[in-house]
Amino acid sequence: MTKKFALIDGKSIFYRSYYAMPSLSLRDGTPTGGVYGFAAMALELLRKIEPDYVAVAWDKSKTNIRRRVKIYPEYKANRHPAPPDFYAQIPLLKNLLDAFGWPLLELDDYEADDIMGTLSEQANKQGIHTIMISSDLDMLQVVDSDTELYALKKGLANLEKFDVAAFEKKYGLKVEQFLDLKSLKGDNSDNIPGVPGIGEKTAITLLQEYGSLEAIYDNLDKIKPAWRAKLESGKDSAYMSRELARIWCDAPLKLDLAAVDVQKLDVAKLRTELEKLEFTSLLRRLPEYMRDDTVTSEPEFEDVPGLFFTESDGRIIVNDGKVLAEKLLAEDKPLPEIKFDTRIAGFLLGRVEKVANLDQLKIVATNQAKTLNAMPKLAELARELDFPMQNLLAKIEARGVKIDTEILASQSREFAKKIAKLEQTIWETVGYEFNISSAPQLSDALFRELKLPTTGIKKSVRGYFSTGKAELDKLRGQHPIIDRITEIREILKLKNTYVDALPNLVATDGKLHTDFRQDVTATGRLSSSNPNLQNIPIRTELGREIRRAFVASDGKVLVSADYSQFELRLAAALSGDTNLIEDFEDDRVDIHTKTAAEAYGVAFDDVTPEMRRHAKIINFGVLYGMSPHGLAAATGMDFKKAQEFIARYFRVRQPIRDFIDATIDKAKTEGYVETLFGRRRLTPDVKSANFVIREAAKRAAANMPIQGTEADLMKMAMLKVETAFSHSSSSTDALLTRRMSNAPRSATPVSSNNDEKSSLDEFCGVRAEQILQIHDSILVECAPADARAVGEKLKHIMENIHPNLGVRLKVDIKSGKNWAEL
DNA sequence: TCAATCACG
DNA sequence: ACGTACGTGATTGAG
Repeated sequence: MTKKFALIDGKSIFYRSYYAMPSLSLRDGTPTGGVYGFAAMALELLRKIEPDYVAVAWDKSKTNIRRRVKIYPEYKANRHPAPPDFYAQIPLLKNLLDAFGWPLLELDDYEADDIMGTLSEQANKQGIHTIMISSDLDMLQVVDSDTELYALKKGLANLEKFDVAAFEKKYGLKVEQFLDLKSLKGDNSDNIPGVPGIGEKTAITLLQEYGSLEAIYDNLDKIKPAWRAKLESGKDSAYMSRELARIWCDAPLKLDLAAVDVQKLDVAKLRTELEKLEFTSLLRRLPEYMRDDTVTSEPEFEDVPGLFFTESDGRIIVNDGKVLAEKLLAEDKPLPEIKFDTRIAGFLLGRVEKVANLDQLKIVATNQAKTLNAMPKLAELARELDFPMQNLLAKIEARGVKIDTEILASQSREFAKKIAKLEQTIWETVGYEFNISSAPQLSDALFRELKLPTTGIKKSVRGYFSTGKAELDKLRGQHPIIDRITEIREILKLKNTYVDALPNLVATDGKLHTDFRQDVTATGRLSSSNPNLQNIPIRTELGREIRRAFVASDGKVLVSADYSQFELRLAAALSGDTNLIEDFEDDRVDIHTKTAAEAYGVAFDDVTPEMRRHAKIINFGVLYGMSPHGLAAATGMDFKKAQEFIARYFRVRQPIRDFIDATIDKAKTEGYVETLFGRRRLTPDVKSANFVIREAAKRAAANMPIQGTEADLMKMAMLKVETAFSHSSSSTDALLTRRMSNAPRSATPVSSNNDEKSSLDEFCGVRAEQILQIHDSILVECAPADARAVGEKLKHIMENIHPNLGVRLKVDIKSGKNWAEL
């Protein structure tokens, strides 16, 4: 077997990793993004190429280019220095290479390219095959039958052989002509001048015609005058450029095979290094032979949720109070007030704290409390909202939602029939049977077998044409199979994700008990899982049917309370858009029609359905930083129209534009953004060198204060609702129940232990239990006779949850026997 | 384990 | 020069 020698262009790979990775960092703030990308590439290299030898070539700083500078003093003169956090990572990279046992080769006067070329030549002479890994095309100069070039494809951990055939097809040139191409067209990044006035197009045409730089100059008389003149005056520059760009394979180096042997790899050392760098995902991805199961490097217990201690004054400090509350509820014991929750506090502070025992709990709590108090608002938010929510969430989860499994079973049978029928039709149309759920198989069926047009269709990362909904929409009308696929997709999704999955999670009490968590989302919203009850279908008719299976407990009804246009109202309030705030004053006015009238400059009554549709899309889109491209895709307008419409919209909503800009500004200068109540989101990526990451981070930053303030207000509402509708002592409950059964009306006054002002409303001791929260709505259960009173009280509490908000809030109430009726 | 897809606010 | 809306979670196929 021919041995393989992998030669890595260290700085070029590291540079690319640095710009491609989001700004990872250690807990102490040391940046690690570039090192992470390099490590991911290194593991992929070992897995995919299985080299026998590895070395890393590195450009020695300062002195390394003297030889080329002698030829051309301006060589690389226009390089921008890399940012400081790039250099900060280099020592970490060197440690990592040491752990791999891969030597770092650097040399005065020679660049990494030269080192690679030299070693490659020496290796080839010994019958060793060379694989060069670089993101720099310059290495093409030394590619031949014994020497390959690999580059990083999308995703960094994805090494791909540079496709020489593709290069030759694209340029119509042989790789051997690469150097001459560069000497003609130059290279701006290295400040190689080439022939002034000759660009890539011309250079290619000339090389295709004459073959080489020499041949071009031998045949100047045959070349058209415009080019000839430039070539003549740029002749010296062309030949000089070639020497600048040429890789010198004469570096004073001797290949030492023992020093580059991969057998030197010390697995334990590498694991330790990766742990030190906190690259846990990479540790999990280590190749089989590097796994050392006999040695577990991680301690068994790093975090104990529910761990608590009681201070002398009876208050409780806990690590994840929800776990403790669940235990107590199961034992039918009262829940204590939680004074401090280290898990929640850590999350609010943007940290991950490990709490393994009581001593650590005390230390962590003390430190966190100190930090929180230094951000006054955040401490209050923790104390008033997130800590108290832990007990409430435990209660809500314990109550659960009743499910009628009979309904789901019958829906499952119905859906199965429809799926079988559609599947048959699709197979017949395509001409063979295949798995419609497999994206690549479906892509083959559509674009290879049926030959549907692929223009404008996106490709998946794996290289086939995407079959996602957005792409199928573009094909609608082209072929009847598209509608059949859309249909079967919907039914498959509903059946697999809900109809068939939910019954398996129903507990012995006939109810679903979801897991609500406060330490998952970046904005402060709750997350729901096992099952996720925040994404039960509603948008399509068929999907909505699933909600019929969500029923009220025996003898109860469901009442829902939904905030109307919550986020848009908050955007109005946070930005101080008095115009929009006024529009929301009168809740009979349709906000989308109003927006359309203002943006299009027409009378309210002259708004067409089309105009309203556009306004509705932009009203939602603006909260997420929608681009003209996005608006065009969503509305069907062309790009220019979309651009104009956005401009017109922001002329009417200037305060919102200003608010977004100010928020992004804050993200840049402060490093975080926050909600009205001080909940924070850290925003390191708004300074990313990577365009895609940076722009996405800006949109996320602009959205957070709105989505997060919504989350804050919802938590306030839930806590208040709980107090208003619950009566803590069970004797009161029993008393109330007896009175209720005697009196059909719910007006029986009972004492209430909540801290509300004693308005008549609060004395209407109706009972209700919250069972779900879905971001802008609350679902409760109550006695049928109380439904109206419960609804009114919910509406009152929620609409007045924060009277100084600056905008009117509106809550819609509905009730019914099952969730579909609401 | 990851990518693709799609359910919700 | 790049890709195109924010925030989630579940299921499936594929390597």
